[in-house]
Amino acid sequence: MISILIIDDHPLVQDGIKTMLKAVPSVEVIGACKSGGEALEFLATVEPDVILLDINLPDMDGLVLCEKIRERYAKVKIIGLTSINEVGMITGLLQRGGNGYLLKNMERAELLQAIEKVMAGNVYLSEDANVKVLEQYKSFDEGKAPVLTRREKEILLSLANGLSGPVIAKELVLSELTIQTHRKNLFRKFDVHNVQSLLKVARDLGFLK
Amino acid sequence: MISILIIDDHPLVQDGIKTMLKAVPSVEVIGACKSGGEALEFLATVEPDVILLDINLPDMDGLVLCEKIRERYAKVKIIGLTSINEVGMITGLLQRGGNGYLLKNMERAELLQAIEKVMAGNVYLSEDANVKVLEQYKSFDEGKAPVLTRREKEILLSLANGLSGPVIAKELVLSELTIQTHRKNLFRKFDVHNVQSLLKVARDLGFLK
DNA sequence: GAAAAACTACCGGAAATGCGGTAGAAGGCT
DNA sequence: AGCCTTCTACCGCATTTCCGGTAGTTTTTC
Repeated sequence: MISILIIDDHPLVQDGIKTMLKAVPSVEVIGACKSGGEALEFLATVEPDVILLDINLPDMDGLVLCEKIRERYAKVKIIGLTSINEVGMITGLLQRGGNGYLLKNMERAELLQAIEKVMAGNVYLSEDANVKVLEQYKSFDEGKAPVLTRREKEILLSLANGLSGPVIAKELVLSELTIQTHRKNLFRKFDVHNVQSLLKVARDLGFLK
Repeated sequence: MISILIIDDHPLVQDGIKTMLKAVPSVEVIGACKSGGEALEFLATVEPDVILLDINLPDMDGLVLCEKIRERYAKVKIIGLTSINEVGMITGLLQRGGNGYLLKNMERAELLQAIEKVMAGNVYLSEDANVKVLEQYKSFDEGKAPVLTRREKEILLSLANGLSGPVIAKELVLSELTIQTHRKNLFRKFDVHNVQSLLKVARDLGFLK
């Protein structure tokens, strides 16, 4: 019996996966969490064989959560879940101990295949994801998605909404110099040299819209 | 008995919705289609009471499909579904005969409420969607889509690709001062005061990607 | 062929961004 | 307690953007 934990804040996705797996006798969904915090709590009591992990969680970066889980539970298999426009996250996930990757438009058969494959110790990448990973490597040097802090995400979003440094400083009640520092750090993490490029790359990697 | 048709290319979402509605005796899912073409075929044989329509379909623009369905079947209620909280989609859907709007991170209760509401002849908008609609109306009142010249479009695109003024000047073999003038004119036309805002507004109005 | 629009280029000055650092305080994790 | 990360804030300096004009030369349009 293979035990599964779902981590996804969409009830729709939770229900969908449960339904897909209900008819399979060798697989059992033992839990479903809506946030990273909830998931870590759950894992403290029961350790599943496979985790289906949504990359976009409300309280925590999915990549960070993956890293944390991998540190603490070496044996568990982690399969990332995401929609097509966030495929830039794939390399990031694999670098942080992910065992596979599924797009949310998957078929039931593909889900089962992925579970089988990671349980056998292999990495599973969905067809579509595979293609995109290659494109990604081609178009971006190293094409890896960095981990952003809470503040950095906040400021990235403000920049995407067209706000300038001084305006953001006023809104967040911070020194303009502080905003400049965060902006600089964002530049470094994304390897860009102006805000436009920052927004373009962040968008391409799935951090925006 | 209220009959439902699901139009969504994600099996996950189809299964999720079916599960959510399975326990409700007054509602029945009579079909699930993965594309616009399939949906139109289905509708030629059976007409449901409510259609749950994903805006992002593989073969057809969800808005166009909504329009088509509304033309042919005046009585059916159409509820839009989308994962991205995209500006423009909501008003676009309502203008094309949509009766409501749900985000895919909805709870079961919200889905039921939406179905009830549209069946009673009302429009249902999810909380989050509601806020966005208001924002939308505000920004539309202030500025409508301007007409751009060839050069302006070219430079807008370069800016969206992250290029700075001097770089664009070199690429187009023009004076940097000329680029500045075009950029200034773009600012005026879109009523913005920096490149980030320019790109955001241009994107929202459909000039980019 | 004339008028209108678009494209090009300039000036001067204020404001913001970008670049390379440093550094203390606060909070989390082990 | 000690380490690490994050958040905050600063300095100096160069570059770029932004704002308000003006203006000559094409190209398009009527």
